Amino acid sequence: MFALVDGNNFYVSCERVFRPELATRPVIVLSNNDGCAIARSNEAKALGIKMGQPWFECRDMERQHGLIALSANFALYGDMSDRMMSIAGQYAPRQEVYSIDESFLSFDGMDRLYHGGLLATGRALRTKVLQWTGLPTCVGFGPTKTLAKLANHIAKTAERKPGSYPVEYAQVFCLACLDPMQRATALAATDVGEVWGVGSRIGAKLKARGIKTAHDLARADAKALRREFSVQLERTVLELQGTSCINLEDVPPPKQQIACTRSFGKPALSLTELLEAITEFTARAAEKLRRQTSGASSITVFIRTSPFRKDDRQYSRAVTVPLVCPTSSTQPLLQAAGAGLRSIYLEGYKYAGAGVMLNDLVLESTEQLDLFGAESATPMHPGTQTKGSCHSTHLMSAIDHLNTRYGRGTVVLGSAGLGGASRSWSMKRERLTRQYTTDWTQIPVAVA
DNA sequence: TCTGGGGTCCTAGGACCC
DNA sequence: TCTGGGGTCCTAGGACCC
Repeated sequence: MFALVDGNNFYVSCERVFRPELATRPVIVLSNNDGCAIARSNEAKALGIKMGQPWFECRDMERQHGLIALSANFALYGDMSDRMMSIAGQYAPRQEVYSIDESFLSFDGMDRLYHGGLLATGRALRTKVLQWTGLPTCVGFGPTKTLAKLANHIAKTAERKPGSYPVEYAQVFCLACLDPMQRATALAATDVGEVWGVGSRIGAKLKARGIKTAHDLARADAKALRREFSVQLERTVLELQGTSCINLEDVPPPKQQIACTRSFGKPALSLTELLEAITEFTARAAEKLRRQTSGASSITVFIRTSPFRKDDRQYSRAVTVPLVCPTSSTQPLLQAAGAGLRSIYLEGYKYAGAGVMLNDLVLESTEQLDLFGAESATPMHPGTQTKGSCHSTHLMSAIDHLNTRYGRGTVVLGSAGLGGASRSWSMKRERLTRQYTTDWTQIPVAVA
């Protein structure tokens, strides 16, 4: 038996914990450059604001409907998430943290033990998370991860849209606890597009074939759908039928790729501006890389104009630069990224976004850590997986430590040819200043 | 004119998730 | 004026090999 615990409107709920006066207002949280809505309160959803909707499109609702738009504070959300996860994790032997606001719990072999008590367990969990963190959650139980997700969806929807499902399904709901008739009714009331693994494209194709609800999909021929679509959809059907195909991953596998990319608040024209952005992205990505003690074998840099500005000349290009040997050190990554950027940069375009990706990650074994900063790396021989750290891990861990303690950007490495320039490329702070006029203590302070 | 069959590796692109 | 930022897996097709 699985449970899925999910924070309701997570980013908005985090903000409301510290600003209770927003409790009944329509609230959205905006992406990096206040570009679009990435979280919406129920009231904002009721106004018709869509996920990912550009801010300029819903801006007039500030006046008309008292909509509150907040700039995202990801450090806060990460912290709240940690607290929520650790409380939820106390209710089951195993937990998989699936995203910032969701975790799967596994009640392996406890099906009989818990059958009557599942709902009680879910309610206790929900109450404790609410009491200790202030975050509202919904809990869904099912014999597979896909069914637990579906149960969670029903729990959320039953609460938010009265009449969509029986009221007693709200907040904490167990698909496994229903009789077959009730279960069929619940699945038949659920759009096929709500099933985990069915997105908009496949959802539309399924509907064209008469598979319109979760119930239809559960009764479909898994093998036929595999031929027509993919093995993934076959797995989804089997999971809906109660056959577990997707395991709980309680130890997250190391990332295969680490990216740091952004859209710009204002278009960037010059190579210098792009270098500043790429330098920051590379430093951030390298930090993530060191956190999972991996090294990257190559780095990809991309720059692009805005696909939304049809009148502008479009340009989008990426380049992948191999590293001499896998490394997690910022300096060689910066050099490679800078060289890559110079090779693809063309003058005369309005660049709207850029990013770096670290590829072909290899795990760094501790014995090979180069603690004294000497360039004593063992060279990477073709065909072998041995690797060494090319640059000073000592220096890098010192920088990471300072940045963790005193705030991001306290210590930065200059990129090749930039002479350590570190003016922020982001326009965010100016906009924050405008948004938080009511409470100046809320304005994040940039560390020099 | 006619032009095997099977295997691997790599990459690009599509689909999905939050 | 202004349009997120991460990730995953799978598949198809090309290159190459014997």
